[in-house]
Amino acid sequence: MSEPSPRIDAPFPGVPLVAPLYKEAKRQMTQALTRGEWRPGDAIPAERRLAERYGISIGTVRKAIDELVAENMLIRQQGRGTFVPRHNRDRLLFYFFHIVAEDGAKVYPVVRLHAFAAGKADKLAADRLAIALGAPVFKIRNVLSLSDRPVIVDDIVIAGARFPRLTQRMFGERPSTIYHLYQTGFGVSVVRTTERLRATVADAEIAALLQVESDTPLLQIRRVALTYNDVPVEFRVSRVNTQRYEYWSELGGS
Amino acid sequence: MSEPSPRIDAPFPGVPLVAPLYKEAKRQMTQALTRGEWRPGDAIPAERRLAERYGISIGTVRKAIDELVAENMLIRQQGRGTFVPRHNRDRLLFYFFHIVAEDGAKVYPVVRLHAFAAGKADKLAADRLAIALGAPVFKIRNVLSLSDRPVIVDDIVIAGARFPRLTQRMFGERPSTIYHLYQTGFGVSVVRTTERLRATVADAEIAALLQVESDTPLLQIRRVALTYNDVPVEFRVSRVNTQRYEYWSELGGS
DNA sequence: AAGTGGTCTAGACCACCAT
DNA sequence: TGGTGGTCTAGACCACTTA
Repeated sequence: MSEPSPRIDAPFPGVPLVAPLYKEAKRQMTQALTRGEWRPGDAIPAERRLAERYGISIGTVRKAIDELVAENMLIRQQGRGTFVPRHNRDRLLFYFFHIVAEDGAKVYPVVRLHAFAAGKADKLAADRLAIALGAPVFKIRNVLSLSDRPVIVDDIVIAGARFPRLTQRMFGERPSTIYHLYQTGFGVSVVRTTERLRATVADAEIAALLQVESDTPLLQIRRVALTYNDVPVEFRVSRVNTQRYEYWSELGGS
Repeated sequence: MSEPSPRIDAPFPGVPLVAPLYKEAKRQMTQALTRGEWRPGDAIPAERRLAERYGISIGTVRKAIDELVAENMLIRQQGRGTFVPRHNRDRLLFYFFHIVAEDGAKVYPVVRLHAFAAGKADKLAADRLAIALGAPVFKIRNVLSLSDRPVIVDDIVIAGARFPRLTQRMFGERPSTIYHLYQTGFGVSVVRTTERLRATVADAEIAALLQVESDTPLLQIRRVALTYNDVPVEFRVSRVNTQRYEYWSELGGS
């Protein structure tokens, strides 16, 4: 590599653990993404060029890219190139939207901005976003409709420091998804989420928004969205009316 | 390969689409697993030997194994070999048990068999198990406790044809998990699951088992467990008291 | 036709594990 | 010490896309 091979802390002295070249290449490529050298929608340099740049063989470059592709940080397209993914509706639906109809069909949600406010981080949000308690945040409430029926209420919290000068107006101009807005407006690319689910009941406010009776059981989803290097950028509480729709999960395997 | 390279149906005549050698190797290795040539706990032949057997280079064998490992059908151990996974408690907890405490900690569930009966497949189970309506099935109800409190009620349906001569006694002898019983008793290895979640409320019967009041909101999980080649082998409805525990999901990324 | 990623080879050498 | 998987090379050739 162009830089000297880094040594991982050896569990015992005298054990010269050297990071594999492909791991180091992967680290450098992740950095190129993080610092914006390669931007969403761009093709990254061809594999042969990366092999030259890093002074390694093409097979080793491919192994690094393989892992980045598996982690959804790059997209390969044969004959065209390798690209930095851009957040659009299809990507959202495929990777980040887990609600499906009873027959398994995925439907594009129609999003309506219901509330937007600046505020301070409470304990839970500060914890999940790894920011200080009371730090400035934006709070957004969206109501999502599926097939013209309100089904989901999203309460989103994001750090003010990461989204400077965010205004309510930007949501109206938004062409597709909020993750697209994060990416194009603030250079924040969501690459992964973790979610925790539990059953709750609708309070009066949520019930009204979802047009159900109070005490209707709802699925509550608490999501943390992460960007490169597992840095949290969004905390979201969703409440889903699972009368006609369900949460889909495919785990413990491929 | 030892067999002629298979041709995938060409979308248009004159387009000679040949399956890559590593895909064909992967198919043959999956077959070796399916028909029991390689059995749980066994090491499969060394990569160099597989390369000879299939008449391909070692790098191509490795690519096939890479994919099987990514799909949890094999486990690599450097210096020792590549193994067919055996279902034990740790594997269950890591891959197939998605309930965690509020602090994220995983706890081994203590399983108590509550009911066992032979019966006929209803519409839903027949559909999910891809068997005929009314086909013979076994129905099992388990109550799972976490830290000495009942938290989950599992209603399991499996096809009688696939688990011949299953008896209630076998559950008492069971050393670890029901997937271990499937594997050691009937040669059925669960490799993957798909789950659909929704919010429900406890009926009187479930409420009693979970020691909660009726109408307590519960998380309902409908799981289909699959073996090799995505063949369904178990349909399970879980009802989870999410007062102290949550469902954990990590999707849309690595 | 030129450029891209995808497949495949035939090695070499290393790290790790069991004996 | 011998066998295993893990890394890495320097190519060749193929499939696909774009111009």
